Amino acid sequence: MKIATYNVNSINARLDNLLSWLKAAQPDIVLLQEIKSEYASFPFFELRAAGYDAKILGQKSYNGVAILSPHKIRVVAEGLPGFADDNARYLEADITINAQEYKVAAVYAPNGNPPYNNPDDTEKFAYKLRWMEAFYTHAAALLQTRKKVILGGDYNVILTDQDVYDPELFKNNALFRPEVRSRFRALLYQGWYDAYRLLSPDTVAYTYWDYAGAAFNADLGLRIDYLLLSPSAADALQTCVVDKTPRAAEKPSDHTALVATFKE
DNA sequence: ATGACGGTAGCATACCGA
Repeated sequence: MKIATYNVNSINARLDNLLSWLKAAQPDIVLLQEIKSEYASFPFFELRAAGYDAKILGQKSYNGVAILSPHKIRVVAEGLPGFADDNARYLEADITINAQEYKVAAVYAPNGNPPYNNPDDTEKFAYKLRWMEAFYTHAAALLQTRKKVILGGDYNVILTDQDVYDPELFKNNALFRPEVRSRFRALLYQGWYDAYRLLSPDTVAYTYWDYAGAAFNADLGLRIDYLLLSPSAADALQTCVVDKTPRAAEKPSDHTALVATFKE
């Protein structure tokens, strides 16, 4: 079973890029973030033609998450349970592949930085922390199911100094602040496994590079996209790699795909 | 320290992002 998480930064702006990548990579499940599309403008037809069914939690202009698969997608949660949210950031589904059931979620955590025109505004950061608390609570309930659970997405968290090209530059950034890193670490202590780090403890690898300048070519990036695995999913993990193909292609997202495979 | 760059809404420029 092959699963990927990919922040596409608009599904419609990224459609050719995404379809090319799907054809080449042939994942069984794709967890998408920032589709920036509501239901009526989502490219269901084009994805169906490429062999993928889609379930979405859409929103106009901002945010939005989706799950793609050639297999039947049974949605079990639209939005983070127990957290009233104006933003479309969480979609959870059950998918059975070769008689093995997987519980998966597409996750788009808040950025948390203040607006450029109001650097003293702490509202977005407070919202990020509240969202992470609610995510922690729901994650605990998911672990109790003892199922193979894969929570993939853009968590907007730089976990360690190893996960950013210049830690000093980001020390006051909402993605790197101690409160945010400790809340993400709490998920690991709760019992979740960071699929990439599980198999590559010492490798520097990024999943996001700013559009500006030579960030991608100079590899000035951040690791902020993760596949979090429940213990039984971690047991079955075979590979986890950053696929830089879509980021290197024409008209890319600023993120790239993180891909994992599991034995059946 | 600042901005670059890109997407959406919608038609000039504001907002969002990480």
